[in-house]
Amino acid sequence: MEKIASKKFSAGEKLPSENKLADRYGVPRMTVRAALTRLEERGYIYSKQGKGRFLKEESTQIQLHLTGKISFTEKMEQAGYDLETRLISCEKIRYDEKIYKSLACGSGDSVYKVSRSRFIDGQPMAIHKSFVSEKMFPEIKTEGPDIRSMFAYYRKHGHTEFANNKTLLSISFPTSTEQQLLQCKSMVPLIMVESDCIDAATGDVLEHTKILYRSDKFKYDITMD
Amino acid sequence: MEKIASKKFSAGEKLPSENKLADRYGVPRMTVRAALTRLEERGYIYSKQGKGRFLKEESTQIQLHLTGKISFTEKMEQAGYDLETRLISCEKIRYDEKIYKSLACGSGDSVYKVSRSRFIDGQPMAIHKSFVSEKMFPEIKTEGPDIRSMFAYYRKHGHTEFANNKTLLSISFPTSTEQQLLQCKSMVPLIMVESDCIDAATGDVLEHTKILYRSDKFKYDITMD
DNA sequence: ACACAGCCACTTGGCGACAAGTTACGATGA
DNA sequence: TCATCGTAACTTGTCGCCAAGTGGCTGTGT
Repeated sequence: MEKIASKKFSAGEKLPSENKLADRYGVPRMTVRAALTRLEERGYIYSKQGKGRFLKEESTQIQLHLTGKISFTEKMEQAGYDLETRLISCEKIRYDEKIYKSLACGSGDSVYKVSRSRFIDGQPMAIHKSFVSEKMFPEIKTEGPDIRSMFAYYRKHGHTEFANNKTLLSISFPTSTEQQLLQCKSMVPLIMVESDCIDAATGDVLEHTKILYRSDKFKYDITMD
Repeated sequence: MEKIASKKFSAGEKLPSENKLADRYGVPRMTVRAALTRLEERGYIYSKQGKGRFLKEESTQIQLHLTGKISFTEKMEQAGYDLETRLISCEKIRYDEKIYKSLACGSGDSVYKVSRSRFIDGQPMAIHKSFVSEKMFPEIKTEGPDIRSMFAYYRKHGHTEFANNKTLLSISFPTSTEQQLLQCKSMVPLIMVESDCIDAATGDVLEHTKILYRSDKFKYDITMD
């Protein structure tokens, strides 16, 4: 059943119809439909009623070095990609134990989420969420919507050297809003990288970040040296 | 539609029936079925005809530090997990450009794949594939099936200090055989970590490894320091 | 000979009815 | 009173028909 997937229809377009595949492999059409639906949800094909199913052109994966020494912006520009960042929102979040603990905040403090999406060559590739406490940056509520680069914002407030502490990587699937933002289907896994950015000089936690990468667009270099 | 997922039925058992959910949310049964099927393929629920759908008990994620300094075996035993390794196969592979290049082999050389599965507390968690050239280890064909630990095997052949070069991380979905080996459903993403293990003293490439982790069972610590 | 319109064969999308499996409850008989 | 069998009311699984959309082919009129 799933063998249909890898059967080198590597051409850019056109698939046999559901009935053809059903006859060819001797399985009911529903089975073929289910398999094709899975392929569509993973983003490999798309379908048009009345016309047929077509393979999407394969997108090349961008190799990304997962180190916190330089910002995402600098990484991509060093690699020669056309990067664009758009602000999605800047709003106060509800209490979240893990985030508040990372930022050394109590339940009485306010924490703001600055969300932005990263576009490479016009395609959305990642969502970057920065959690910042009002305690550390009192003007975040008003300044947040104008932030272009978090690192630049921190430098403006007197922080010069940055470091990352514990960095965790896990896999999730996109919510419906994340599907819209990343223009991907529901079964495209996302790689979530969670980390705290600290001021290397004082040790203060500046932000807690959650970055969601489209797993089909990136390959991660996690070389340890 | 997908909101059904997170709707805190966090109890260990029992979901409303398809018809109930369809009436409740005012959508056709097929839509509910599609959503539930996705949940089943992701491994969150299971269904029994005539009985109903049930939530699986949530499995805790194991935190794994992705450094190549110590072996997977040592990592897990240090963390206090009951680890068991079973050999799956040891066989010669067809020519693969990337693997052969990593091992500094030409198309005339033979390369063997040593596959083993890792069990933690009796549950399969990862598949470990080691690619070894006959050029480097002439006895691999006969000794391969008896290997318990690759590192121990390399030490036996005079290699004492190990290092990793470029380590790449990417996401894939399990093939049908991988689904069987890992006892997981088709939509559970796998994390593939690819790396070369080299002799730190001589610089020789000992093996090229591909490790497939169940992404729902692990959380990865990729802290850089 | 050419243009246009309608029909038909093909595609995917969707819905409804029925099949299969399980459980609970009640009727019936000893 | 208790056991057993049958039926009915659920559950999920499956199949097939029909609707909707597209494109090509053919017939007909100018």
